[in-house]
Amino acid sequence: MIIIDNMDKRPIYEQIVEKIEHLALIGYYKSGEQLPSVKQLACELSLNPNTIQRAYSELERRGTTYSVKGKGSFITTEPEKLSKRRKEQLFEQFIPLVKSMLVIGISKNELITEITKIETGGKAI
Amino acid sequence: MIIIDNMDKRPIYEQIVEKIEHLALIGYYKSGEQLPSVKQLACELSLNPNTIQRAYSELERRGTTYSVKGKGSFITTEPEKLSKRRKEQLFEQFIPLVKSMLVIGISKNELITEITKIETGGKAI
Amino acid sequence: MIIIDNMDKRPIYEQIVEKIEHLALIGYYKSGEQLPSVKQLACELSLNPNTIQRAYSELERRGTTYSVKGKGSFITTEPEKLSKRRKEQLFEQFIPLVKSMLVIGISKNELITEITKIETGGKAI
Amino acid sequence: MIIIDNMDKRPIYEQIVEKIEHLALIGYYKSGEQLPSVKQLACELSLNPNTIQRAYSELERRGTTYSVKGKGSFITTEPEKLSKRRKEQLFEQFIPLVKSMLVIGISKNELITEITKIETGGKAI
DNA sequence: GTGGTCTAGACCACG
DNA sequence: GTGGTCTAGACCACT
Repeated sequence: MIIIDNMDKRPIYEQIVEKIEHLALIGYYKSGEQLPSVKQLACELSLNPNTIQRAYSELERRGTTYSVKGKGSFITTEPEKLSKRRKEQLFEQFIPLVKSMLVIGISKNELITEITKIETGGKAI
Repeated sequence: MIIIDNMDKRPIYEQIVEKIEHLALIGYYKSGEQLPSVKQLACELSLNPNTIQRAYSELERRGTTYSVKGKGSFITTEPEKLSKRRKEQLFEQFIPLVKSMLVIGISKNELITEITKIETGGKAI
Repeated sequence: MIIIDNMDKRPIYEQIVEKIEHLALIGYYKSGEQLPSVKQLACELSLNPNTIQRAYSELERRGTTYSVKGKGSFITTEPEKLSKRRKEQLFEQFIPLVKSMLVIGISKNELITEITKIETGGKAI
Repeated sequence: MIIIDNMDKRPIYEQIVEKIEHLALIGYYKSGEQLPSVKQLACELSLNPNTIQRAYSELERRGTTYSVKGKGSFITTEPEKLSKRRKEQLFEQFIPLVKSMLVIGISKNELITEITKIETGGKAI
């Protein structure tokens, strides 16, 4: 389920973090579910375990997962935190973006019209 | 008019590119106007001329400016291209962002309400 | 009575040691009382017997319990040692902590006020 | 100024983080001051640059420092944040510690007496 | 077996 | 020169 895009200029570990957060958010990983082990995922993706480890550390730091030494890494059991944080993140992007659009002369009406036309079919971020 | 933010994680040359494009878009730099010389701007901003040179090269590559050997760099004389490209760029960010927001359960009405509240005072991108 | 917190970053055996010491201190386990067997506790907590064994060994090493071959582990019959040692431990933490707080400008009055407000309801250590 | 204690069971990078935060807090490092480079400090402490890098990343994540690629790492220019966070950290330790002491029968008066006796001369944390 | 830390050495983008 | 990422391989504590 996790695919690394070498064309993507972001670091690999960051791609992994985002992908796993996304999988947790859409319910592919259930609350409390165990993630693949560092070594296993490193093997699957042909990456160094350190790279996976870094991604997992970041996920834990963000509260997306928690890890237990000797047992493994698990999706947090407080999933409402995940979606709340995600929502804030998106608004943090949304508001300055809209401001930029207004500044260069795109009207609020034009934006609202655009929104009403959007269907959730295509590519999201 | 150009202020470098050291806290900004983006490279300095990229900040300069964006700032100059912005200044061109809002009409601070007129079509055909000459930019400050590499040396002068480097001096003003206390930066290495290499950094400015890189920004200017990038601006030329993007078509925002053109350079004349021995004379300097000038804002393009086809400014409508600038705003058209910028507008496209912003919509390319806007649409997938809105899709993401809809996917995680933010309603279109909530977005529209948010837009109507936005004033162009604060930080844009 | 013993609950393992997987979110707690400390090793499980250490959590068990601390919990049993606490239970002995507050009198839940009486002096000389037998602890549950390794197997039984491992079963109750769904843990590996090795983990329990390690906790019991540590408790014996600390003098909190003593073990009799073939019979089991028992709370020490010199309980006054327990509370004395615990008290010393806590003061060893308390005094440098207070010093740190004073150093960064928290006043003694502020600390005393804080103490008078504390109820023993919430989370202790 | 930074000394690694190999007896300390905490990871090296964490010792470095704490030491630098402390040095920033007591004013040894001024606001905006540049830290030694990753490689230089690694050399001075006879450690691998990765270990220092990890410490520096953590410091930046905590807001104690900010880093500029190609330039170096610098103490944050908003130092009031540092002491505010430090104060919170200390109270987070203080309150459960006091609760533990009350639980095992140490009285509030005894604690208050102890506090009034404390001078900031000795070892803090 | 698990996660976590560390070393050694490499490459990159940036200034 | 700087910080940042990545690989390779090692050791440790814990389960």
